[in-house]
Formats: sequence, C-alpha cells, structure tokens
Amino acid sequence: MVLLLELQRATHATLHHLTAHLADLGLSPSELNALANLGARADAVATVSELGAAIGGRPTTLTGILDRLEQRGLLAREPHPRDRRTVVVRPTAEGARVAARILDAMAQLERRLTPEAVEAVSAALRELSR
Amino acid sequence: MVLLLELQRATHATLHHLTAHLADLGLSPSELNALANLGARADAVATVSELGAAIGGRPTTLTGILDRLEQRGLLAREPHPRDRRTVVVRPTAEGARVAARILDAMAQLERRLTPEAVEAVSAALRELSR
DNA sequence: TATTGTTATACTCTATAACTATA
DNA sequence: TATAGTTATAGAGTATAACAATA
Repeated sequence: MVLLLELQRATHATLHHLTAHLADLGLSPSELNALANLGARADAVATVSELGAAIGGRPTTLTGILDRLEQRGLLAREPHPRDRRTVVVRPTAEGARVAARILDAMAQLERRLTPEAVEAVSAALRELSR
Repeated sequence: MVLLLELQRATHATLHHLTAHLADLGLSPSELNALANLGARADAVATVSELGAAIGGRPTTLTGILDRLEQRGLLAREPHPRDRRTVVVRPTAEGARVAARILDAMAQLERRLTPEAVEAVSAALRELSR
C-alpha cells in the first residue's frame, strides 16, 4: 500500500469517528479541528495566522470558521496588545469546555496505540509535513 | 502534542505538497486521491462503492469527482458484467499515466522515511481507521 | 513597501433526502 | 424490500485576487 493513500483514509476515518462521537456539538470537522488546536495550546490563545499554520488552512478559510465559532459563543476575537493589524483568538469558558471534550475524544482514539507507536507516528508525520 | 491534530496537519501539508508538485495537471486534491487509489489497485478497476470506501468519500461526492475525471478523459464508467445496478470505473490510457505520476510523487515523499517507519505508521493508521 | 486579516468570487467537497433502476 | 448510483439542495472548505489598516 501507498502510505499517503493510507494517511488520507485514516484522516477521513478518524474525522468521521469524531464528528459522530461529538454530533451533539453540531460542529463541522474544521471547526472541531480549530477549537481543539486552540485548546491544545499552552495558553489557549493564538493569532489567526498561527491557528491557520496549525491546522493547515488559509486565512480566508479561517475567517469563515472563526466567524461561526464566534457566533456560537465558543471563542472571541481580541485585538493584539502590540500589533494592531493582528487578531488574537481566545476560547470562551464554554469554548474551553468544548475544546476539552474534543481533545478527550481524540485522546481516547489515540489510546488504541502504544506510547511507542504514538511517538513513532508523530515523528514520521512531522517528517512528512516538513 | 495530540496525535490526531498532527495527523490532520500532515494530511493538509502532504496534500498541499502534492497539488503544488502536480499543479500542471489541474486536478483537485480529491481528484488526485481518487485517481491514485484507482491506479494503486491491482487491476486499476473498482466499483463506485469500492472507490468511495477507499478514499473515505460518500457516493454523492464520488459522482462529482468521477464526472470531472471522466470529462477530462482520465477515466471511463462501464457497466458491471454481473450486476446492472453497479458502475465500474477504469482509467483510460492517459488516466493510467497520470495515476502513475501521482503515485510516483507520493512514493517520493514516502522515501523520507525508513521502510521500518513506513511499516510502523501504516500499522498505526490502520488501527486508528478501524 | 510588506504584512495581517477580511471581503468577493468561483469552484469543490460534504451531508441529507429523494429518486431510478436493478436485485 | 434492499442496494447501487445519481440528482437536488444547501452548507462548508478552498484558492485567487483585491482591499483596508497597520507596520
């Protein structure tokens, strides 16, 4: 088998698993991904550019995703303290709870693998993403 | 880091790499994925359902993707010899050449990893896709 | 001049449900 | 009755280019 084809398939399958498991949230795969990425950060805060880099999305895509998450009260846009061109994104209290739920569901799937396998896959994925 | 977030990121990054490397083909990521999956099969032939399962897409998505690939002369729809409800999809001669190019670009990326790493990742991805 | 984020536009992907033809 | 694939519709993701505000 070709690894990249398996990669695409696994991404589809895990995304489908997550959206089904978290269907009551009514969030799209990209919305789940964006909120989870934000929740996984040390301070749960990022600029739009940083979040775009983290999820592999373009600024134009981010705008729509963030609009919907903001409209649902899951995150807020704030001005950057030092650069007034930049927008900082921060989860609300409810957004943080939802992010924790998503990360928990992801961790549950991850537990199918041994810690050694997780580390090996992680290193390989970083190498492919270079 | 959360492995599933890295998985999403790697999928985006590799897809972006491939579409840039094969920009002259003018194919969308899903079209590349469908054609490569078809080319990776032993006989390069599949039903619409089989291809949908392979790329993690719904029948409704497949219809559009296959329409465009057919319109470009890269594949043909044929009746199934035994079940007249079923449609068999087969690359044309040009489609087979394009599929080979896509698979070659994928293999090139894959060569960044050792064969052992490829096998480890492959096993882990199958486990996550279950 | 260059960068951040948004808007405008057009195309592609996705999900749901309804439909046709066939089994 | 059930299944394979398509069509219809609406919402979401994507790329490109243009834009305003700021650096």
